[in-house]
Amino acid sequence: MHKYENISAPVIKRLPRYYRFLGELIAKDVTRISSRELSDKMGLTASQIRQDLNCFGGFGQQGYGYSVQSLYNEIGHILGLDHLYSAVLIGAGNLGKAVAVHMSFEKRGFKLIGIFDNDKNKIGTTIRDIPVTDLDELEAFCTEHHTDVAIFCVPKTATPEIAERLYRLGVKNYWNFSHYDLSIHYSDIIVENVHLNDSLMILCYKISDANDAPN
Amino acid sequence: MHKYENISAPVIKRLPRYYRFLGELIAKDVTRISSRELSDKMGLTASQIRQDLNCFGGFGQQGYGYSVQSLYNEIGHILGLDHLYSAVLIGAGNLGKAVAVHMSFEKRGFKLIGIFDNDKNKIGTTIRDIPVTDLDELEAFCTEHHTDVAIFCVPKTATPEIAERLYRLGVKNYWNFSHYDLSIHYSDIIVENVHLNDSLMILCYKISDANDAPN
DNA sequence: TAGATTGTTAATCGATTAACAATC
DNA sequence: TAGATTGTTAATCGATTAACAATC
Repeated sequence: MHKYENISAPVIKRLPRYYRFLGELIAKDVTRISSRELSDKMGLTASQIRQDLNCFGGFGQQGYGYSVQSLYNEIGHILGLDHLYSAVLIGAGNLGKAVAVHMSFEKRGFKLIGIFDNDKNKIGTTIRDIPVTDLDELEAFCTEHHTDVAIFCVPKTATPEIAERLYRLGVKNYWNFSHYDLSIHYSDIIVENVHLNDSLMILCYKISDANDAPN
Repeated sequence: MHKYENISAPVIKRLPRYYRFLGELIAKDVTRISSRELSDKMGLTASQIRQDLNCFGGFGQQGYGYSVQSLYNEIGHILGLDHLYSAVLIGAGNLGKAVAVHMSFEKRGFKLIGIFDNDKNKIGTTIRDIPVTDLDELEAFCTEHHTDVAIFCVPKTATPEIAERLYRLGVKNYWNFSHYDLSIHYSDIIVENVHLNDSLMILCYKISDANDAPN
């Protein structure tokens, strides 16, 4: 019972990038673009762009191309950015704070409604006008306020226990910055991982691969 | 002139995850593991694990499996974690500060040697014992201290100009948190992107796709 | 109408899975 | 030796690219 059936992960991963490039074109007052022109800008093939878009519908017009604004709107809609899912942030350390302050949640379909930590020094302070609340009050909070998503910015040792509590509260969508594989333990959840350590190691690989003498 | 030739991106992306799971097995004093057992733990096929590892060499032993510790060491070596690439961080805002404080650079093959910003209020403060330096001094610093990598934690509007300066200084490896596509403008560079906005939108897509009624 | 460019089918390419001989 | 499990080749599956008829 999915909105779009059989969309492959590579296609989904490219959508935000299309959205970004189209946003930049709008800022430059470009009103129309062909798959060919867009492919040149993005370093893709025109064929791939047309294939990707046609997973969701025919947004172009033969002989003309695509209307930048309406394609932008369509992709925003496909991504679900016209929602406002309520999210709680778990962990108000450096990373959690950066995520809370740095992200434009509202433009990405989310609303940050609570921040939790177990550090007594942090509890009571506010981040972006949202008070940092004692993690002990998580159950009370999520019972009172409908919560769609949890954002994990806690060390991996703390993650399983908190995940279990959230799961029992019915919160089953996670944006996971923790170095812990949530999807291994639950099957009916939605997880999007941001593994900064993995990313840094991939950079290390790329540099080493390009520079080290074969051995 | 690469150390490993023809290794596909999907394989490389799985390496850090193998490394992490093996590290956890070591912590649990597990000394040997078969591709079958590891595949169960990680949610992959045993075949894929063997294929992946055999891109780099035969690390197992027929009838026995793999030594956890030596496979861990091998993957660490493949990733290049035994290097210590010097890195400068550009941008000491919330995100830059979180990256500086949060990451164990030394365990991932890097050493953070400088932090730069153009905000007078930040210049002179220290993060992790590293002073925040005026961005104007970037050229002087990189000339004096060999610099392998730049970490971009600046807004996308600031990115192109700083990238140009770093490129001219010979710094061509980037860990890019900025919402800007560096690889479009230079070809002889190495970029690893962390696009948090893209990640958040993908989460939004997954939730919306699973929950919205088809229309 | 003629030119341009899409939507879509077919061909190719690459990645994953299956199978099994080699061998510890 | 017998059992287990690898390394590797072959088969399948999926994603990307190419081609072109449809059509604006």
